Amino acid sequence: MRMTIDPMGAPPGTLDMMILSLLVEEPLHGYLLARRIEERSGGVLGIEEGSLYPALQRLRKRKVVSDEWLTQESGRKIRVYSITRAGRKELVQTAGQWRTVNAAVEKIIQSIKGERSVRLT
Amino acid sequence: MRMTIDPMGAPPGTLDMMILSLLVEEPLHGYLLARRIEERSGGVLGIEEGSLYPALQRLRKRKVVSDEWLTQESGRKIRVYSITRAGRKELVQTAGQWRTVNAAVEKIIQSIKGERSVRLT
DNA sequence: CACGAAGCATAGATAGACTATGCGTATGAC
DNA sequence: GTCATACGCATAGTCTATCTATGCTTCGTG
Repeated sequence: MRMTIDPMGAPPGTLDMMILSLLVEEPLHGYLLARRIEERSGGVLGIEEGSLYPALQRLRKRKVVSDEWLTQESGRKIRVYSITRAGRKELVQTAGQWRTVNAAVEKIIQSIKGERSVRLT
Repeated sequence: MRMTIDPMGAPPGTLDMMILSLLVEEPLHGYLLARRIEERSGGVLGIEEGSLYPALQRLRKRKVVSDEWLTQESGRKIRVYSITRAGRKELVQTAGQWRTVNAAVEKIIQSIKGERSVRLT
C-alpha cells in the first residue's frame, strides 16, 4: 500500500514532525528529505513536493529549523536544513501528542480487525 | 492531555472511522456518539458538535450509515444512526489504512522518546 | 543533444475539523 | 416559578495542511 499522507493518511502536522525527526540525525535538503521519508517508511509514505516545500517554509518561519544554501561538488546549489534547539523541543512535544492521540483512537477502533501493524515497546 | 482531533490530532477521516466503529456495536444518536468517543478514549479525545454533525451528514450521503428519527420516552426526538453493510466494508478498509500509515510514521519518528503509548496485539 | 533525475518553488483547489451561533426541550435545584 | 444545566440537532464561516499542477534550472548519461 502506497499513499500520500493526506487522504486518510496522517494528521496535519505529521509531515512537520517527520521532517524534524529526520533532521535530528543530520542536516538534509528538501529533495533528500522526501527520499528518506519514502525509504524509512518502507515505501508506504510518499511526500509531494507541493507539500514538502511549503512545510519547510513553515518550519523556517517558526524557527524550528535553520537553513543554509550550499553548493555541492557538482556545482549545484542546495538548501540544507538543520533542526534548532526550539525544533528539538517542539519535536518531543508533538511526538508525545501524536502517540497519545493514536493510542486514544486505537482504543476506539480496537475491535476492528485488519492488518495488524503497530507494535511498539 | 485533552485535545480535539484536528490540531495535531488525528488525520482527516479519523472521525468518520471512529463513528463507524462505535456503530458496529449498536445504533447511536449524535450526542451519545460524542460522549462515547470521549469516554472510550479515556477522556483524551473531545469531538466538537461542529465536527460531529457534518461528519454524520457525510456518512449518510456516502450511504455508510442509515438514520432514523426516534422519540424517546421523555418525548424528545433523536436521530439514531446505524452502520450499513457498505459501512462495515469501508471501516475495515480505512482502519487497515490508518494502521499502516501509523506504523510507517512511527518508523520514522521511532528514535524520539516521549511518553510510550501504543501497544497492540 | 536529448532526456530523465535532481532540486527549488508557488498558485490554486480541496476538504475535514474548528469556532461561533442558533434553536428548542427536559430536569433538578433553589 | 424560574434558572441553570444537560440534552440534542444543525449550519455558516474560518482555518490550514495537503494535494494537484505547473514552471524553471542544472546535472549526468547515452
